[in-house]
Amino acid sequence: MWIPIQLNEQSAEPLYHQVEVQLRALIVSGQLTEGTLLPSIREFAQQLKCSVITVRRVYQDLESEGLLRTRQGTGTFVASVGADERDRHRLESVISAFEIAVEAAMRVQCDEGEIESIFRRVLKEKLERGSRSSVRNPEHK
Amino acid sequence: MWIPIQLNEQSAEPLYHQVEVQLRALIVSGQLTEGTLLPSIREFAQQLKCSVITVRRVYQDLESEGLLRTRQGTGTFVASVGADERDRHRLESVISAFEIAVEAAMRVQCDEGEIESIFRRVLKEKLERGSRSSVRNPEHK
Amino acid sequence: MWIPIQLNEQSAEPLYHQVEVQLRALIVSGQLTEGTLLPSIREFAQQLKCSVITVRRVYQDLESEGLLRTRQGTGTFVASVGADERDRHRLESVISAFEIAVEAAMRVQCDEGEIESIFRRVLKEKLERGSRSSVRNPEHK
Amino acid sequence: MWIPIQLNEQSAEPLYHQVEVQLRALIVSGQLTEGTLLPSIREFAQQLKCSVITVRRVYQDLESEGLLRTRQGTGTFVASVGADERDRHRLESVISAFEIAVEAAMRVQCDEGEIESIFRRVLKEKLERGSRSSVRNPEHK
DNA sequence: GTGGTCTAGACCACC
DNA sequence: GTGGTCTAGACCACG
Repeated sequence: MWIPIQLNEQSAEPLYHQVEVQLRALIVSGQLTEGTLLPSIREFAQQLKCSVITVRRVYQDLESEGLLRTRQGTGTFVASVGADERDRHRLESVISAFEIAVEAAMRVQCDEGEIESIFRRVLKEKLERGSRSSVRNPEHK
Repeated sequence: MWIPIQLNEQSAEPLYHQVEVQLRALIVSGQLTEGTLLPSIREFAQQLKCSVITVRRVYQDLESEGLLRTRQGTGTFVASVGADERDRHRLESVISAFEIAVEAAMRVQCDEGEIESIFRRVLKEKLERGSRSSVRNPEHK
Repeated sequence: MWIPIQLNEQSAEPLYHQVEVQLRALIVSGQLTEGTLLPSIREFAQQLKCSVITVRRVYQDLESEGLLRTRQGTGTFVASVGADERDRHRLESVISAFEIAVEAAMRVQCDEGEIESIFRRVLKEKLERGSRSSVRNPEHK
Repeated sequence: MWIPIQLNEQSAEPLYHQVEVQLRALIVSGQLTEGTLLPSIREFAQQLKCSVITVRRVYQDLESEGLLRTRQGTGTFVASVGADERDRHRLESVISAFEIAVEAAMRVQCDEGEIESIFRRVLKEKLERGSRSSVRNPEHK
């Protein structure tokens, strides 16, 4: 099974974290439905061109969040998450990203109008590029 | 001299990075004007309750960005930055944060309306709380 | 033939182990008497909704413990176990579980009184719920 | 710094899990107080004669439970846990172990009197051996 | 000095 | 075949 995940080798963001973010998004947005059998850690590692350990960690982390369920000898599945909890996850990730953005704007003394105009500009740009996957900026240094 | 910087010990974001982001914001937003003498490394470290190494790194990084200038035996000053470059810095940080936010939204299949509504909600909330400093979400793990 | 066994898919405890523990309990407590013919491997696997391999392992393990006996082409029977050996099995499982419990209590510095009070509370609760099957806590991670 | 942890090489219980259980017990029982700096992962690995990865995992798991806090470049500390939450953790571990024990007893048809007598016997035995550390029984096979 | 990530591979347990 | 544990070691980032 093929999972659409894009890694950015350039980014300082850890591999496992990039995968987690995207896989979590696929689940909470309903693109991967409850009960779906994910690729085995070995398969997935091959697809992502990374170590099995990295995949293992992703599966483990998401399992501890309750988004995945894994049974030894069987495989790893998308867990049954309540619709409400799924929505909570979904909203939270977006809200938190916007909070960071608005705070960044306020730190440099943008007024409401300026923030709105930047938001519109970015939104328009992204929507035009459609679902084209984009390269993330390296975070830290 | 007192520099308004808030560190969040809980966050996984490195200390030096938190300081850099906030200090950069103070400079490019004009809250720290050209020529201003910053606290000595030791003083600043004391204020922030962190290691001098951390402060030294911040000063070095911002100096290499051209935002600070260090005079041996005198101290570290806010550099003279062209208005255009200042604006570039200022815009860039905000735009990049909004790009991340919009991408996060698109990853979980938000449509344009939903993104707008979340943006408005967050913006309103933040504006109401004024410049009250808020706790950042940990970035990575 | 119907064997009352409850599997907990959520638990990290291996399937075969859950089955073994419960089947062993049924035998040494006399609820399955000597000579009883157990379901065929396929039947049992169907009932438990698990793999035949799992059931085969259970039968093998319990046979090597002397609790079951397999006749080629006939099926698997509850073996004749001496009353003393049956009692030994029966006691051992309970004692070992209580040893683990008491050790857990002592590790977190419970004194004798506290241990007793917790024991009473749990015992009372379980007795009230009768023989209602309950969900097991995952052991490891 | 020395942390009293006993590993049982014989047990089928994973190393990391043995360490987790005991370290968790030390924290929630108040034997390691808030703010205590734990040994570095390298030091601890040396003490336990295991890989640094194993220690890392322990620290990470307990951090995600909120019992530890770790800062890169600084070390790993016992987190500030509310007294109530600490007590909850403490009780839960003991209660859960006793539930397993009582269920094991009920599965083999012990009556109330028999359960009590076994409990007393085990408790007395363990108390006599005092705080002498004891070897755990291998769990599964 | 610290912790954080990742590799390549081994061996075991489960289904 | 699957996942689970563990090793030994590398390299980077933080203070």
